[in-house]
Amino acid sequence: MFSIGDLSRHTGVKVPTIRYYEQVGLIEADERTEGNQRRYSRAGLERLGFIRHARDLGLSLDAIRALVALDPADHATTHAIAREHLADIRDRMGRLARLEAELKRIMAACDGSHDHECNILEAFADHGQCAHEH
Amino acid sequence: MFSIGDLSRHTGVKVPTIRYYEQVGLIEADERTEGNQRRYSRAGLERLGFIRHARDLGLSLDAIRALVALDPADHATTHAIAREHLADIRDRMGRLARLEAELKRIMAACDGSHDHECNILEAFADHGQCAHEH
DNA sequence: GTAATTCCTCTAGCGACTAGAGGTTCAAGG
DNA sequence: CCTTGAACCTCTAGTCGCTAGAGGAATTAC
Repeated sequence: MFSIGDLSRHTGVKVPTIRYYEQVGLIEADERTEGNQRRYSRAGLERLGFIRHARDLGLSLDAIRALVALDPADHATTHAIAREHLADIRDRMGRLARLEAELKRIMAACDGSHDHECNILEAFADHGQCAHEH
Repeated sequence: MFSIGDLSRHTGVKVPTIRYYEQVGLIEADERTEGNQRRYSRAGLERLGFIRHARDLGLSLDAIRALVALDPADHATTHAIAREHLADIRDRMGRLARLEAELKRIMAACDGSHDHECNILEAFADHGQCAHEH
């Protein structure tokens, strides 16, 4: 049996976060001691490891909830969740790339001379110069 | 003079969001009508446009606050903020790229057959298989 | 003059935690 | 057995950037 601190050390998830996960119904302590402290089995430890890893991959707690509730033989749904997340990641990468391009353009707009207002500020304000749609 | 709705239509920032920006000290109405409704000048409209654009670029309200409080001649600080944000964007892109690579690896781990547990679930749980550091 | 629309303030909620107060239990050493 | 100190407990509130809704007042168009 592991204490909440043991779980934290093993998985790298902070103690208050573990309690938060319990609160939102992602994990449960297998037992409590006489004095009301949480005790976890190895399965509990592994479940938290799974959650940690999925979080690191950027999955929402909702998506993780769906994943842990899944029938392990349900390949279709598992794939669907993973595919959806992959699409989401690609979407975010695309948007970041556009942001990067525009920020570079904006920064190039300032020649660094000191006798006028900085074009960066102007460029930030000027929607019309902007290449991508808002 | 523009009403809050006019500002919203011109900038694409929703009305409650404009009020929120006022609450956190980013903008102010130039006047109020007899009946307590906000009225904005053209300068107010432009300020909101600036904020909108900066938000679209992913800057935090804190960063925007710093930007609008800036001396327009202060090129150094303006550049510093923009550079910092650019670095942040690149950092996020890098992390997303690693996530993408690992998700693809995980998805490849499942051959799609129906007579065992899905390797995707196992791969999610198995920290050891994971290429990048958590 | 009335009806539709817009506006007002205020409070509470979202996700995923984090921080702190104030108190209790556990494990180890003497 | 007893004390100490670390780890634990619950509870509340704060973070960011909004968004939603209640309940009511002002403005605008016809």
